[in-house]
Amino acid sequence: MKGLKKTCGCGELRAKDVGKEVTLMGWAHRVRDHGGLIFVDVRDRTGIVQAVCDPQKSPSAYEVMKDWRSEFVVALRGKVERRPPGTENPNLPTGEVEVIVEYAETLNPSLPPPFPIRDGIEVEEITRLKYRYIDLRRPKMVRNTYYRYKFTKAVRDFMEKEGFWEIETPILIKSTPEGARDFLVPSRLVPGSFYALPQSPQLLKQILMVSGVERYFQIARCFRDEDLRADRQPEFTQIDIEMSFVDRDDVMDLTERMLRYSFKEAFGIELDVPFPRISYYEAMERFGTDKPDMSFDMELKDVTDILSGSSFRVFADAVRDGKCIKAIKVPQSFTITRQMVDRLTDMAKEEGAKGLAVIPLGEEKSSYVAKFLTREELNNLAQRLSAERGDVLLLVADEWEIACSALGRIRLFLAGEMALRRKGFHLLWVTDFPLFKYNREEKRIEPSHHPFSAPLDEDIPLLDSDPLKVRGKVYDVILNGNEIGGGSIRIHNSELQAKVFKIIGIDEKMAEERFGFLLRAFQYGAPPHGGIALGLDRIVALALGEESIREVIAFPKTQTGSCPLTEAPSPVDEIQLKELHLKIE
RNA sequence: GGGGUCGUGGCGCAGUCCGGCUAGCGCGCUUGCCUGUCAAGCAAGAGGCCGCGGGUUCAAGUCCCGUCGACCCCGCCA
Repeated sequence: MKGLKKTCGCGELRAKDVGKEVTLMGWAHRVRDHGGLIFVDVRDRTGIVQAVCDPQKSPSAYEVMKDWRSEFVVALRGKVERRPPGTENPNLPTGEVEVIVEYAETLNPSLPPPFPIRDGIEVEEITRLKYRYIDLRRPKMVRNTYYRYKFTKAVRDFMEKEGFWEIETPILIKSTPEGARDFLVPSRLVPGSFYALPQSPQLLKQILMVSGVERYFQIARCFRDEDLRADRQPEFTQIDIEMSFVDRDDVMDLTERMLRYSFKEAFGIELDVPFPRISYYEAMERFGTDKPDMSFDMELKDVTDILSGSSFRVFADAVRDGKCIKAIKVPQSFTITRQMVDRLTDMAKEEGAKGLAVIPLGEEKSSYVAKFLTREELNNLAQRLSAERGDVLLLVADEWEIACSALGRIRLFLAGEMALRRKGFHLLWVTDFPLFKYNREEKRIEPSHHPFSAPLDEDIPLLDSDPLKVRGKVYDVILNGNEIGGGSIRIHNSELQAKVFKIIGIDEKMAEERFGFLLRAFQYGAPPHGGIALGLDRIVALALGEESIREVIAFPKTQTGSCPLTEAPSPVDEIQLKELHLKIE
């Protein structure tokens, strides 16, 4: 490319550029050779523009261009001209103009691409990942890559303005057995010892608070060795934030403004702030989940009181055993078939419910359940759910959490079936999570968030009497039913921390082994602090309307954690293992 | 660890239920023709371990067993 300099992006040319002499460099997107006249769509990350070569006017350029094939890397110089009337292409942003080629050069040939570089094609994901460099040339992937960068940049700009410092924390850290499974890295210098890759910079950012940083953030890579999903990769990126001398409202307010700014800046999307805030209890009561999808209604109602004296055994027994009865209404516009009832019942059972009661209002005789209910009970139910003749009520009688989540699951499913979801970005905070949960299998109390989250002040007395009732200064931020972030105010008082450790079965010795460095730090003047971590991949995927975070990660891994492009993971040399003092079974 | 869907030229698919001649279609690819196309057109052509291994059978893309891989989900993800 002797002396040639690219002067503009292919997709940038418009009618106003007519008359300009330009040099384009990019990929031959499509070549249409008419024997005497060649059209080449030249593509780069800005888009596509049509170049035309007339052999009569530029015979030497013609000789070069007639050999061009898909994805050849090309350079050409020429004049931007308005297309002849009737040949404009309204499907192309550059469709009013074309470049009349005067000089052409092949910078590099290319094999035919394994799949077309076009949106809307269906190619096996493994093929896309194996040839990810080809896949990333597709317009949608160019867009996703760009917007992810814009979003990250906006976050950094915002945090800078708010007085936060971006600080890197180590990737090789100490393994702590809580939470997810760690990725381990063997130490060569200390035989038999291992580093872990961070599941999040949690402990280090708290230590930065002790060190007086006051306002920290990081676009942090995190690692969890757990099974993958559409929204879960073994390595993913968090917007990690920690602040000193703040309470919950400060963190939530900061987060709202950060999201509002960055969504506007990167995606042009306006978010309304503040986001609604509801407690965990209210979320479960009304939506049957701790991450409610607020893009549609169909709320759960408690009907325990109405059916407490029911002659239907299941209901009566449930109430007698201190359980509760929840209900949702399915409007008559949606027909529930026998098959549908079976599917819904299976869902309820998967959430631990014994069954699902179906009451078609107006057709009580056909319902096994409704036959047992009095006119008054039916009327009260209809009133509580604002239901009319023709609507169908679905009820679950069980322990509070099971009844709620069973109907919560059904609510989500029906929203899909009935196409209830409204467009837009529906955000909310869920707060006041229980600080602990009971693990039935292991018969022990564990932290529901992490062991450093502080309890609500008014619940501190419950730590001794009824720890499972203690609520934490914990908050999750939810976008259209997806958890996109969560955080808490941390414990900065050693006595309180010791008490919490005790409840979750961590004695002094274990605490010292696992978190000794943090506890020691806390003895040297730890400020009150709290923070939040947001899932960058999920946020960008949701903002761009992608189903999977793999669509917004340049080089993601398959469901078995492998990379078809580089073929990681792979076996290593015997010598490498030996140096690391490892033997493979 | 479990459930579901899938695997056939480079890509996307049909054929598999109900075994039977030369495995078919669209796109792409190669060659030729073609001066206003933009999913260019026309003509000719090349290209297949039907994921892999084993079995049943006169005969397997098709039936059986095993195995590998992809995607979705449950478990798991403080």
